Amino acid sequence: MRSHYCGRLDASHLDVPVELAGWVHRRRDHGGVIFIDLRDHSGRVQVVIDPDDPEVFRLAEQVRGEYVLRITGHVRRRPEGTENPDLPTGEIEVLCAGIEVLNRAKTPPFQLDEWDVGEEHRLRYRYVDLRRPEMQTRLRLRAAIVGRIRRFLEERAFIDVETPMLTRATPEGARDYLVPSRTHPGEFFALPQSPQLFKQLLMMSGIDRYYQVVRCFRDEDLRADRQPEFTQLDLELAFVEEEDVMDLSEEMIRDLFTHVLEEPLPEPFPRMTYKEALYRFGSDKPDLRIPLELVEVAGLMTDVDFKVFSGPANDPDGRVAALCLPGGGELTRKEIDGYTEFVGRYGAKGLAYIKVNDVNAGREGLQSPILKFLPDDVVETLLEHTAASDGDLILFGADKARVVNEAMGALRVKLGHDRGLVERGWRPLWVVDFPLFEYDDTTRGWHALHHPFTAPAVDSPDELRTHPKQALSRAYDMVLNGTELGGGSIRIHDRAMQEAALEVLGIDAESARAKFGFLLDALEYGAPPHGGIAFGLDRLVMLMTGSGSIRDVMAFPKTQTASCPLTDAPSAVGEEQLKELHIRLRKPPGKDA
RNA sequence: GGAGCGGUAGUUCAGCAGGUUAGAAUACCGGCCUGUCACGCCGGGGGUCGCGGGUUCGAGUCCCGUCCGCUCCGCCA
Repeated sequence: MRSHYCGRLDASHLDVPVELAGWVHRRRDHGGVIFIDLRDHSGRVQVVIDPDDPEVFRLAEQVRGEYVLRITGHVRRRPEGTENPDLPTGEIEVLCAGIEVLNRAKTPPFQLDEWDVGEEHRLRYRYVDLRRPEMQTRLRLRAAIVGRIRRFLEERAFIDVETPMLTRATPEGARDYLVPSRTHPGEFFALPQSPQLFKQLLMMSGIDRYYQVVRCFRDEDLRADRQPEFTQLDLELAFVEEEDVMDLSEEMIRDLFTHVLEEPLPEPFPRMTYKEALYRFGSDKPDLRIPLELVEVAGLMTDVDFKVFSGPANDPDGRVAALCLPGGGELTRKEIDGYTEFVGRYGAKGLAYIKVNDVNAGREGLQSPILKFLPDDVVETLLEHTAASDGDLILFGADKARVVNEAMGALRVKLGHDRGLVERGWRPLWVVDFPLFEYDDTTRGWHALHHPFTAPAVDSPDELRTHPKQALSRAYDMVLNGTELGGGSIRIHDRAMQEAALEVLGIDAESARAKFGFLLDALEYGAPPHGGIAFGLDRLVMLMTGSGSIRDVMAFPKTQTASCPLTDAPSAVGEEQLKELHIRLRKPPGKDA
């Protein structure tokens, strides 16, 4: 009989002859008996070598490290008193009748059941690391997720269309990975940052429901949730509006959680405007599991004799926000200093606070270095608005609204985790009504919050040109537990509007034609209204597997400097290869090249 | 580009205040044990203390530089 997967063996297989193939997890000798824990992709089972079978016994004695074996034998119940209830196969064992050594193996570079192995080491021997059950589970869940998504979409008439990996460089947005071309001296392809323009062209091609599970590339610095190449689930639909895309995406994600994790998600997902999200949570991807909210107190501070507060309170671009931390009164001075340093990373110049000892005792019940600046009525209203009670700590951020939002928003999340306030469960939401453009002080120009092809919620190109600041976009982000899972929009399908959008972004007609001429042309040949969304598949899998890092849900990820310890990529290339590509290096490569 | 933490045995780590021969656990190798499963007991091998320079009679330890890894800021339309 053909092999059973170890983990699926159980007492129902008693006396069944089996053939197993897998790795030796551990060999133990005890007395005359040899035990081999054999592991394959679905579990472990203990194989017993009977000393009365000298030929098999001799083979078993030679087994070392992670040998790869094929074992024949039959399943039997363990002798009384030797069961191991901690193992799924603890009731049974396989009595070995034959061992075939499929391959010898060195001692593994690290113990597979040891958790805290250095990550670089794991990546260097990734093929060994991936044998660990935790990694197996993640990769398998990832595959199940993709499978479920494909099925969901295909049942709804979506078709999978591949788009080029070698495409045009786009100077906007992230840095491109460039690919030189042998046949075009001095010219470069770029790897796609996203298939955005191609999928829009497909809408004009009569592919009215497109999807793709597609690799995207961005040459930017890495984070725990960011890799230079990552996978997007990309969707686009023709003849749709916001509701259509949002309803469908929502249903898809719900379907996924229901069938893969057996966890229900709310129906429908709550929606929140960008403005409200920033106002209440200081973030456009609020983690709703954390029961803390920012409270706007600028109105109270306009006349206080404390410039740190009154300045921003009177600045139209300023913000003064309070965050009441229940039970935060017990924080030590050192801890508060730690949080002050934390908000400093986001540009906040300080972190004012008030300890609320006795909320009914007025000023006497409070403790704070800034108390002396605040008149009684302000203090009273403040306590009211923050709903502070005894033992709480009220923290303040006062600066430009952008700084306050970033600092206090991040602080809210950090406090939520540090203080164990994060509620269990899944809290998805849609964030909508984003501004179309954002003013960039350094470049002194507008840039697209989403991307330049997002439809504005305005009626005419002229309106867009004259009031770029007011324009909202027809974009929507799906947020889950503080992570942006996906974002999309209704796109511009009118050439004049597209030109106006590019114009606001400072791309004049000539360069618009040079960079996006093909899109502008296409818009003139019957572009239907269309829109879509793209999900970060890796982040989705990260959340669903509870992984702390995107690297844990990718088989072969890169390190923080975007290199691969396994293959040692990237690497220098020979002079011949460079010459063919018409490339001369500015500096000669170092001696390790 | 910037900030923080780390780099010592195959692995995970300890290492005082600068002072003989750098330790532990685990893994590995040998022996013992007739039911182990974090087995147990006895024994053994194993180190470029990331790299380079400096201070010092003497550096794993202090200083400077550098490389690598991780977290974060900037960046990620």
